[in-house]
Amino acid sequence: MTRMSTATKTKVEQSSERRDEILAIAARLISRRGYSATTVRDIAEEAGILSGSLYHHFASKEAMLQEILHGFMDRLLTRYDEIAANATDPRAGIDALIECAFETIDREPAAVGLYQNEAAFLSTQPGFEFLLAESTRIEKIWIAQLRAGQEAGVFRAEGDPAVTYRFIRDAVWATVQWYRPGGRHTVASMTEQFLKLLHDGLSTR
Amino acid sequence: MTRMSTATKTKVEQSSERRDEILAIAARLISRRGYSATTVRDIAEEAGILSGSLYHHFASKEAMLQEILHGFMDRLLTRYDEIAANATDPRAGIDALIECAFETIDREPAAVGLYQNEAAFLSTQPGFEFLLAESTRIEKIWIAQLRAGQEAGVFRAEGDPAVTYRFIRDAVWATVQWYRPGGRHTVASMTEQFLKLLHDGLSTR
Amino acid sequence: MTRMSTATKTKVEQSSERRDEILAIAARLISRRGYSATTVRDIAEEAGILSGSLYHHFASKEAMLQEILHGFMDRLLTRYDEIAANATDPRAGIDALIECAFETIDREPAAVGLYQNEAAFLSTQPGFEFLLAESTRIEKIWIAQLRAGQEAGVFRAEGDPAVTYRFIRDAVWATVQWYRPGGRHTVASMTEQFLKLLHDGLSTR
Amino acid sequence: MTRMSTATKTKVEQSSERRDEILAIAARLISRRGYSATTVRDIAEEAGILSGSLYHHFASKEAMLQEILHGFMDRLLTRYDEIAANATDPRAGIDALIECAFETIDREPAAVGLYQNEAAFLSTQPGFEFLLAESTRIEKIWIAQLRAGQEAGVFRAEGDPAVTYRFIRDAVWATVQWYRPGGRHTVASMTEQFLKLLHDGLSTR
DNA sequence: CATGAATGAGTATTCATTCAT
DNA sequence: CATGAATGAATACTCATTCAT
Repeated sequence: MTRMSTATKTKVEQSSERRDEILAIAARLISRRGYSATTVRDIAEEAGILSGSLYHHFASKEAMLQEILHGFMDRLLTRYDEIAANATDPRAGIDALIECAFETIDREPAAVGLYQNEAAFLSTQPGFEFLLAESTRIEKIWIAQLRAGQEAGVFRAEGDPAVTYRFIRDAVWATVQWYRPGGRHTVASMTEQFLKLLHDGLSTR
Repeated sequence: MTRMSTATKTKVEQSSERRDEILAIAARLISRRGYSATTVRDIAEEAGILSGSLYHHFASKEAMLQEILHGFMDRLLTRYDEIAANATDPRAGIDALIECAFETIDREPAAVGLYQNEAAFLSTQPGFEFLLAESTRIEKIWIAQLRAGQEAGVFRAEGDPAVTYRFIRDAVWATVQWYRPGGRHTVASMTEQFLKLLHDGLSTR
Repeated sequence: MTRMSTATKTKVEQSSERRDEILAIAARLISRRGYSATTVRDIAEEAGILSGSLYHHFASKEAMLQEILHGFMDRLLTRYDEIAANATDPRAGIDALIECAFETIDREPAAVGLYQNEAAFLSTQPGFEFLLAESTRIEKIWIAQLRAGQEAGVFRAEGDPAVTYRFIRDAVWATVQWYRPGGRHTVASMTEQFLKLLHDGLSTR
Repeated sequence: MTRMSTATKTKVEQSSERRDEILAIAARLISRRGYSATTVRDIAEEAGILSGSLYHHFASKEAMLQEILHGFMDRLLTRYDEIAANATDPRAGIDALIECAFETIDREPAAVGLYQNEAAFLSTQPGFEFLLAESTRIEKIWIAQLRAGQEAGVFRAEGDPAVTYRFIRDAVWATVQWYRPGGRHTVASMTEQFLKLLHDGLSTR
């Protein structure tokens, strides 16, 4: 992973429609083939320009990746914060977080898929420290709801909330790999089936 | 270092200890950085030889990847087949499949991690058709157990077994990203906590 | 430096001056050392750029070779067709074909030399089928003249025209190995001496 | 072209059946694909051994090439010397040289083909000075016969014998590319047709 | 804003050769 | 004599990036 040149860093801020279009293309391609396997030429081609012209919009390939991920996590955290602030009880809170995740998968599958494939490695790389910071904040929001539910007696007391959180998180986010908007499943049906399984369990009593 | 099971030892490429060592190194590196981002030089260096010398053992970088994945899936399918054949009832069957998955994560985390990151894209690539074929066979084994449980009345009837399978599969396999053998959690504790959550659900009644 | 005839300028790859320059350099080097022994670095160095920069102009080393050979054969066939169409009698036709060959050797010795050394093997390789196709068309043009001459009684009837053609062809083209423009011999003197030997024979009567 | 190691040069002399077999294989492959394009592994494979084992017989790939070419030219020169010594008159001398060439093509087509493709470039390379030396001796033998024929009045006086020699030489040797022993043509028929064309010419009078 | 030519560092792969066994 | 593992230098090719136009 190459280091960013500081000289061109001021570009990052000037948002425009063209930039967003290109970022969406980049996210889509990277989510499919992976960051290393996606070339700057692939992205440019899809955008209908030459690869060199991309550098008029972005300082580097890595800068595009950062912008995609930062935007994605910021939006997600904003929604999660809102949910946590408005949650009337832990059960409703958890359900809302889960529904929000499914909605996010539906709304921006490319960013979700990209995050899933690349985040683990990237969070150890310079320039991507924000990934760890923001995912830790997210984890705290979830665990707070889980712990509150345990204390309120609505969630079982036995499980380690951190582990429970990860089971939930991974089961939900991973659906981006097979859930296709407009297909057999909808956000509502996915959410419903997941919540039923999560809360009531697989087994009858 | 993983050794190949005798079941798959009949491959065209006769396995030697050196080959297995190199494959284990390759699997470890690729599972961390991704296939494209892992260079044959990285692998060779870790094996203590020059990159060109790898080609004495393997035809190509891609051939290494195929061998790792094929070996992994073959071993897994063998175990799953055995479990399905010996399962006394659906509940025991599902539990054994889950335990087997956690054991596999414990035994060969590199192959599991690699599979998770790369399989989705690779299965569309020529030379990796076996990925789809074998994962379909695996899916069938799981769904058969789930459906049998529904019919026997021990599993809730509402959920689509295919969807339930995917929730379970992703939650379990994804633990390879954070489960560390020798750490706080063990195969037994992970299995136990997951089974409890899965069967009884998160909520109290 | 050879320039492409307008007849072949309608290729997919739009020719630019830079491309033509590089192709001429490549043809020269390959004609001397052979295709395998000529590296893309050799070609790039001679062109004053780095080897990687060649790929801005050409898809591969092989693509350069194809373009050189295709261009050469197209130009040659065009001239031969014209000669055959305008030939007043077989003797004049054969003489014009021979003169044309010597002129071609004089005008583009690199392409001729390259063709001579590589065509035999290349014509069996995928992507070079046009070599066989075009050389067959050329052979037909020559043999038609030879046969017409035999029938008209101006050429001896004994010889197999196909064999005679090959004797002529090889004697003429091979001169590219030792004929040097600007040296002792000229196109005119070479043509003259060859025609005399061919038509009247070596022996006095 | 790498330089030969003097340390292993003593090997060159110990001839054996196995060596000759391998040299024949090498000559065949190199005559088809060219020296650079023929790998030492290709040769070894065809000989049924591993590439490293070749170095038990030969000091290097280049040493094999030298031995093939040296042997070929030595044999040819020996025959030519004999012919020149026994020639009763120039016409018989030239005819015998030509017949000898066709016989050589028939007997060792691989060496002839190899020589034709590689000699021009190789003769400028260190270690292959003998090519120029021997081919010059050969040229002298031919030219002597041609000049003697001119002086005796049996060959036309107009042509430059050096040029005539080259026309003959190239037409004859090049037949190795298309003459197939056991096919339509024989050494005798090729010789006959060539001699008729050469001496009497193509045109009737 | 975009092009097109170029860079320079890197990538996978090849190959002649060596050498301990 | 032959193997098999390794070397080291070279090979074709890729790719993020730069920059004059």
